[in-house]
Amino acid sequence: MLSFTEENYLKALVQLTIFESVEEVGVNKLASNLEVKPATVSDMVRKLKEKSFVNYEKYGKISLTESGRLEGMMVIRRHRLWETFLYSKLDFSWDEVHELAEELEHVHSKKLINRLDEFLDFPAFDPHGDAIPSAEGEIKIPFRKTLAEIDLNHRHKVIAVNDISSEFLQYLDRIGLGIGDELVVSNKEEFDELTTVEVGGKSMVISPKLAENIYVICSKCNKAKCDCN
Amino acid sequence: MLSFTEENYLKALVQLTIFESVEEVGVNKLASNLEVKPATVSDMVRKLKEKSFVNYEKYGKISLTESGRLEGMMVIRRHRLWETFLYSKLDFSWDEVHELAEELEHVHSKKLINRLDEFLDFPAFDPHGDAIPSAEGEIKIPFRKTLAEIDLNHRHKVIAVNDISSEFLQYLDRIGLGIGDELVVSNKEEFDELTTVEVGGKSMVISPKLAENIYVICSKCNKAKCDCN
DNA sequence: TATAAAAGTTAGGTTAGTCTAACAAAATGT
DNA sequence: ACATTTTGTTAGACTAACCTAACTTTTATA
Repeated sequence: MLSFTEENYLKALVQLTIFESVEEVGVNKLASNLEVKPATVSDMVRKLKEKSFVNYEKYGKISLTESGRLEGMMVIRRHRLWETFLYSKLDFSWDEVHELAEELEHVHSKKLINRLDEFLDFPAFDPHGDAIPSAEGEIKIPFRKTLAEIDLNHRHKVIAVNDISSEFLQYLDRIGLGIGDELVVSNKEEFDELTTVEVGGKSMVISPKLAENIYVICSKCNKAKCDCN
Repeated sequence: MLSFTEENYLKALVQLTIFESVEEVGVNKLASNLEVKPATVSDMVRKLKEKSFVNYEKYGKISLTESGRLEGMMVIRRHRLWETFLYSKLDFSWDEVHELAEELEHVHSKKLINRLDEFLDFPAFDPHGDAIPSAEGEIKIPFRKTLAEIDLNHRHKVIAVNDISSEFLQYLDRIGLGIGDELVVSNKEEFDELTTVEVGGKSMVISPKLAENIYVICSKCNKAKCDCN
């Protein structure tokens, strides 16, 4: 059985490779993601290689094996299902669920997590709009665009956010933007890169930093790689 | 914040003292309860004393301080609420919930556990019939009698079991006895101590060992220390 | 292409929680 | 009341996960 720590390493590796569409990642990057020192990662990666969860050669890059990918995906599945539970059954807010799920995700029971999935009626997305991996470790990552990338006057829907820090989520709540909201970009200012969006009949101005952290899909096609324009 | 291990020590201490109505417990007994060696307990108890969770002097007995009692109770509260959740919301059976709750009980969030309590509609008892401590660490331990102790022809209700091993629970299921069942003892055989009980119109013979592990209360008074006979 | 910077490794140390083995204190039983 | 058994302690060692400091390899750049 994997330790708490090993699971966190595999989860981070899934996030840094699969979710970023890259094959491999370096020791330093993984270390800073996990908030430990590179020396610690060096050791741990050797251990994970012994257990066949990663491919690795000294001074090389780290990539996940199939079993490593699966284990990492399972942690993310558990995390996102618990988040959904906390949000939809226990009335926690959008920005509170992440921390709690960090603890709950380490409870190992396939049966528990599958029952939870059923209890929640097989949700496809968590409260942040991220897709929940299936029991087989499959995930449909929608090809997402950020609010910064989309065309003017084209209806889009907010489906996820990139930065899940609670300050960020609280900021979104404060300005009145949330998952599921429909919007159109009515103006993009060349000079200072400010984006004006119309949402729910109101107009708001959004900074480039914020726009880059909000994922949207085309409302018409229901995908990001939209072909309707 | 308490570690996983420290919490388990405090939980065990509550079980071995408060739930047994004794003041204090020895190192060996605690060690065997936790399935570690006495040497390990010796060390750990020193640490818990430093943190003011227990009273202890070298070669003496261990007792809980008020804060130790409270922390231990909170672990038990979490354990029993999670058991109730698994049983009543996720359809786990009586004998499966214990193990899973052993992991879930270590998720620390007062808010989570209070929300869960509310979601479950403030249950008073867990699926094994044990009382759930309040958020303040209070527990009403019903003065329970075992099936071995009650009078003939006096209606009682099964409220809890002492041995929560899954073999025991499965055995109960198999013979068709469960929490909440109403029964009367129709005969107690002096010679071999076999007890005959009538439950749901059927008659069954119960060994002394089994009878000692089943807690009942008087159906009429709704307490064990019943005054109606 | 030589060298500086960045990335990664190794050696040795720390802490929490466990162990075994040897010892010390307390309780028990003639 | 003394010997034996039970109970508890101490010392020394191990593992997992972390650290720092010093070193080595790779990469990038002048």
